[in-house]
Amino acid sequence: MSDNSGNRRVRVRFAPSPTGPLHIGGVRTALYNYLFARQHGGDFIFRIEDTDTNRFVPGAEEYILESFRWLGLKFDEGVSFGGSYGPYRQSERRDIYRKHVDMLLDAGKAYIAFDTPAELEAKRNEIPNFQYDATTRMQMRNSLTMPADEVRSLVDAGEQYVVRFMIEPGREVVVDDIIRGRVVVSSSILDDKVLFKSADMLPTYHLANIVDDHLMEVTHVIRGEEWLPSAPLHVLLYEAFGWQDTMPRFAHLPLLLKPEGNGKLSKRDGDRLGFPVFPLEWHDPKSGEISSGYREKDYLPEAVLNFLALLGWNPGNDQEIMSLDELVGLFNLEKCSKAGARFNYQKLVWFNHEYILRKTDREVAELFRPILEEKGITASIERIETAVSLVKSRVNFVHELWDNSYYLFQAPAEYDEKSLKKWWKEDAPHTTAELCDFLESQDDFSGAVLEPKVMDWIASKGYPVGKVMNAFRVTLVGAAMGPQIFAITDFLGREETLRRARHALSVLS
RNA sequence: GGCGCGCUCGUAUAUCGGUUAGUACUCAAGAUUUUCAUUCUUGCAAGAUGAGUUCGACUCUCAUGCGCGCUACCA
Repeated sequence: MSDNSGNRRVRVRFAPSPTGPLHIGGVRTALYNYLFARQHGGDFIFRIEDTDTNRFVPGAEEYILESFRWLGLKFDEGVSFGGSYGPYRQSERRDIYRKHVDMLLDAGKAYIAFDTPAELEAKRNEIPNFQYDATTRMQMRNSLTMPADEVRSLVDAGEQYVVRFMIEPGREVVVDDIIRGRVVVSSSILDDKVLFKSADMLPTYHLANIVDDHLMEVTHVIRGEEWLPSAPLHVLLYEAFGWQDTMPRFAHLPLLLKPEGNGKLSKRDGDRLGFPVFPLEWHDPKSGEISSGYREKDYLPEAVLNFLALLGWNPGNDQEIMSLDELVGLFNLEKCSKAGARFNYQKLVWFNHEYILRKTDREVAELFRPILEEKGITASIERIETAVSLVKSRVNFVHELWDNSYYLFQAPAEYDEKSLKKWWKEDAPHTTAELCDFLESQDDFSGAVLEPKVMDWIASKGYPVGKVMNAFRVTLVGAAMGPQIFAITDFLGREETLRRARHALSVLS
């Protein structure tokens, strides 16, 4: 009874407006829809809601598509994917909307209104809290107050008008939300929403949304909380069309909030605190402004997805690292939280670190290779793999591998002053020179072989291990950093190790 | 202003009437280490407030406060 779609194939949609780059909150909404669809073996539809011609931004649609390709979220049907419920772009569905608007008009559930924006503006100034509804509609210029033939002649003459939904006051409208439970609103506080504009012969969101969801047999509407206030209107629309039996179930997701301070997450927060709020870098075609994206900032898509999944939902236990497939299995709309979630990007950085650790050295090496090439370094994938294995636990991002391993690929051009001050003093040059002579006598530089030999040698000399080794490290690395020293000599090999040590000796002595 | 939604450590959250209120991130301290990091251990830190229901409330109800959202011929 509460789930009137129980027998139908689950179908959900993500339906953005192509008004700019996809916001990270939109990504989360899409993710939840995706998880829900996959879990129920249903369909995930991509619809474009471009009914506002004024806000249309060229390139936005392709940007959104590319974002999902990067994230690995696949649609089953929709714009660019095909399907038998198309077209999936609302601007291509004019006839469908016109037909449905007429249905409401004929049934007396909607009416034509000629009030101009200027007239409405004047009305709002004149009457505080003016609302176009049952209490005011009879004072306005519409088909309710004007003779039918006058309405017809005005329309025929090309006079601009809108079609408004006639809300019957005094009703308790119930929205049965999966996350929030029963939300009841009085229809008296709703206004006669504009459903259709003659100016561009396009519907507004509300009408297009209901008609499309119905025609596309959408079973669950999973969307942001900002839509909750208009959900009663949508319920009323389903009723007006006589579609209440197949009305989708609603689930209104909590909003994504700023990391600090009040309000919902905005692009500004990202700029201010240094993290992107868009999946991909966005070049605004109008202003030329460039906004950073997660992909370009070197975040792994699986880390972004995992982090987003946990913003407003959790599996009910302490598990945090979950693959997309695991999420599909565990996800549950009923377990979504109701309160807005602050966007804690520090945790996202941690997720990125964890995902790098969980990838094989080979996989990370493949990601690191282009960065090395950019630095003018060519090395075999096996070499890179080894380097990665040595330092990957230190980084949060793939690009940080460079700062932590450049010395493996090129001899130090300079020596860190602090490290020098601490380790290159007194007899450091002397012991290092001696160590070089000893190494000269060694053929096998594999770490496992060389280490005990060097340690024995140091012991036989009676030198303090730390002093000798750290001075040696500085000659190889250029600073007091990096992994275990014999892992480094192993990587560098006999020749390169000795060359670096000798060079440092000549430069620093 | 109206309507709606929300409120557990700084953050994300667990708890579905009975717990020393758990976990993770962040931060701090200690241990480990021939460097830097990693790692490990420990620590800091929470039920907005006030009533009510109940043997018992973080959990249910109401009020207050605060926050957020919506209130367009935008979505």
